[in-house]
Amino acid sequence: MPDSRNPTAPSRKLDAEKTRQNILAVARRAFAEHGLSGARVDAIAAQISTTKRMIYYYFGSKEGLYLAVLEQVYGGIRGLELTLDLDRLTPIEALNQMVDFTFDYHEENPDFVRLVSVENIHHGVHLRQSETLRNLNSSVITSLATILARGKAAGQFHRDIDAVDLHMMISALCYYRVSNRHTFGTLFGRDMGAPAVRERHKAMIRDVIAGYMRGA
Amino acid sequence: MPDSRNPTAPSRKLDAEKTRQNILAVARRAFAEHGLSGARVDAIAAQISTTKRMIYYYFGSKEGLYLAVLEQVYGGIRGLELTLDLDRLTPIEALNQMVDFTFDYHEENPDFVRLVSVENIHHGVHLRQSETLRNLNSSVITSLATILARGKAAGQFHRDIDAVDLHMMISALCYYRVSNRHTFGTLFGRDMGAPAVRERHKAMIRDVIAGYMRGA
Amino acid sequence: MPDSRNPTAPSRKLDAEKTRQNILAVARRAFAEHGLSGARVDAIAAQISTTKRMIYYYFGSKEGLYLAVLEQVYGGIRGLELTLDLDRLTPIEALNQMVDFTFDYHEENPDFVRLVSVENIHHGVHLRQSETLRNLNSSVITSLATILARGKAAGQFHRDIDAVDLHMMISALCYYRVSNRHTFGTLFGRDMGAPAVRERHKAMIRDVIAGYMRGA
Amino acid sequence: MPDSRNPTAPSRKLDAEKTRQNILAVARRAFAEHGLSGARVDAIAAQISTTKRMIYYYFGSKEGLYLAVLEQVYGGIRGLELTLDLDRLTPIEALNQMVDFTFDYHEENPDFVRLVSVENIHHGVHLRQSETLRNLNSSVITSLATILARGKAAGQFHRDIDAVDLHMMISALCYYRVSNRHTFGTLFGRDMGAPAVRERHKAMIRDVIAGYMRGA
DNA sequence: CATGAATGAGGATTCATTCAT
DNA sequence: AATGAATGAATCCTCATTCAT
Repeated sequence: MPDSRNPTAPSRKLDAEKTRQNILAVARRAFAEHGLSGARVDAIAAQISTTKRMIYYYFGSKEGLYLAVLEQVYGGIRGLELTLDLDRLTPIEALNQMVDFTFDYHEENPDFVRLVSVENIHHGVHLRQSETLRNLNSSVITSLATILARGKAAGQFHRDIDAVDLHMMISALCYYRVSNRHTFGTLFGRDMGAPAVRERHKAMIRDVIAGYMRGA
Repeated sequence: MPDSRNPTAPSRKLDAEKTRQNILAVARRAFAEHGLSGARVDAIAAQISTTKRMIYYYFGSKEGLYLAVLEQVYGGIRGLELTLDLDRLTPIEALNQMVDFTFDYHEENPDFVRLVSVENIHHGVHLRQSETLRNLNSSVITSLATILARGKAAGQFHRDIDAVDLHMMISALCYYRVSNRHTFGTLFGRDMGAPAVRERHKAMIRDVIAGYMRGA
Repeated sequence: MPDSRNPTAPSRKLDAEKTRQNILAVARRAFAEHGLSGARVDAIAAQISTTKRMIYYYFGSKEGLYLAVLEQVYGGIRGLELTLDLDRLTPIEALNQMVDFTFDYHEENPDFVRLVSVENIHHGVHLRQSETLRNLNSSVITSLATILARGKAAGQFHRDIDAVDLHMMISALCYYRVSNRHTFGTLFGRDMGAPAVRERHKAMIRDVIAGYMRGA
Repeated sequence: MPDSRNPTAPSRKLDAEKTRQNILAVARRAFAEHGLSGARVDAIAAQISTTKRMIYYYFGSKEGLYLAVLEQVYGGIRGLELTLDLDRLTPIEALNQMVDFTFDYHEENPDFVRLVSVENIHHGVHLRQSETLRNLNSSVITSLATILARGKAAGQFHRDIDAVDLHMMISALCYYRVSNRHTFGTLFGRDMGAPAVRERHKAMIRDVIAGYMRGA
């Protein structure tokens, strides 16, 4: 007996996934823009094609939705990190590449930066809550560790620095420009988004890091 | 709204100012902890000696209170910056001192860091709104410019770097460790608050900056 | 906000409309009784079967509710005006009928009168705000214009008066007795609600208007 | 022993009265503009030279202030009515004069009209509350009664109408144009304040009333 | 007479969420 | 799997008024 009631059964699943992704995309913007408390479920609902009820259907709660957004954005950068192919480069080149990648990623994904800031305002409780995120051991550290080892072996790097500490410094320099763009920009009258500034900063950070590793 | 035209009326005045400061201190904690949207006026009121009504009497609105907090914390760091006496030190020593000061200030004032993050989530609109804050041209830049000039003249610094850019790098390195303590700490299993880590980072940042200025 | 696109969903719909009407009826009384500022949303809520939240669900704000009330009461009188069948009467009879209708309507709907007074205290801003109300070109004017033309043609009316001006006079005489009942009644010791007074006034107004049209 | 502490003692009283009048004038505007519930004590205070406390000092409460305003405005029209000298005119002329005076007073004192509307929204409770106002037996009635008697005796008036009823009609016609200016003006696209309209209405009302008294 | 500081009580409104179908 | 209607519980804010001097 053919199920004539539901001729679109196969596409159902696809639609469902599409709906989920649609909600997620809108929510990402909303949480990045207004924070967890500042974002409004109603406002998110108003921007999606289906109804508000779907948010609860798919994500259970506002917090559940926020968590899903967090998992998505952290997954995004991790995915990209995996595509880096640094082994064919010299240690210095690889390090510079790493800096460039980090710099560009932050520059191009201010919403990621904002969401990370939001999560830190919340003491990182959601990140800790999510098994997915807790297990997301960023490949960046192993990549950097490899670069460090190769550079040390080649006599090009003279610092005894931990890969995590190095990553922290690179991140800090790339993150701050974006995260604190508004306050820093206003206080010191500098347009952090201007192309000239961006390129100068990129080169500067590259030099700071490379210089440090070479030095001492 | 209270009006401070009358310089006499002694004890009253002091109580009023005390009340104001009391509210401000509680609010600073609340906004640092929960952000602007997340903080609850009622919760702030519950922690102060007078009633909630006073918040509106003194600050007009939740946003007005937040703005006053922002002015207070930015005023705080600026006040301290002015006490630095760097002219008697060599350029390198002065630079190190500057880094140490910045590092310590961020380390000891996580609420300042959190509030700045909050304000950036809000695109810095309140900072721009406040004339006091817009005019707060941090003395840090002139101090750094002086150090840079002296170092250059003495042949100790070989970089053509802008004082603002240098300040950005120092700030970035000192800020990130505190602002992103929770996500970074969780993701990379590192306790950013541990004394050993703190000291290592402090030395590291000092070296990164000094090395960069010396280098090239 | 509720949306009435779905014509099916029977019982729900009726309940929703019933709730809406219930709120509207209670609000009409409240606004007529206390004015826009004087009416209390809480007090209105206390008198309806559902909760206060519904007021905001259906009407958005206190002002939105007031506007809905205004539209309802103006719609009410307009609906009745349309039921008048004056063409079969002589011009004089039609004019008298018009006066009687206006008189009775004001007498029987003091809340309408009060709401119009309230709206005038607010400079008519809400009336102007509502497209529905702005487009409510009362049929009364065309009716009166027809009567005037017929009376003129029949040689029974000798005044060159504008239908709008005539309507204003009729309205003024019928409105004032109700709107200013309290001050006028108190100052001149007259019970404007007494049946004898009412009938005397009705006849008097009829005569004033008819006499004027005939006269000159 | 001369009281050197208070050299301005005599002017004190004058200042006090000036302050009272100042408050009263501001309050009249406020209550006329926003009604009793809509007017804000703070807003009134902000417009007067002395402090808000003075309002309570002189008038006891917001309601007390409103009552004082009411007494003042009703006293104003009463005072003017007394200056009318109608006995030297013919009955018809006197009646026309009465209409003209009433018309002009309403036209020139829209705040009086608004305050009377406000008081009626409040069911005239304050007017009844005030002994001053209860005893304010408007001389208008006796004036009209005299005119009616003279006109009747002279065979010029043929109506058996009560002076109070006649006053009501004159008032209604003059009041409504001002009180309902906004709603009527908007609904029928008529600018009630335009000089041409005003003059036409004035003549019209004169004719309506005179015609009625003559007629039958 | 005069005043700046203070306030209890209540006001409108918004929020994330769930219910009935 | 999906939805439009409904809501309890806060949330920010304002009001007329009084206190201490």
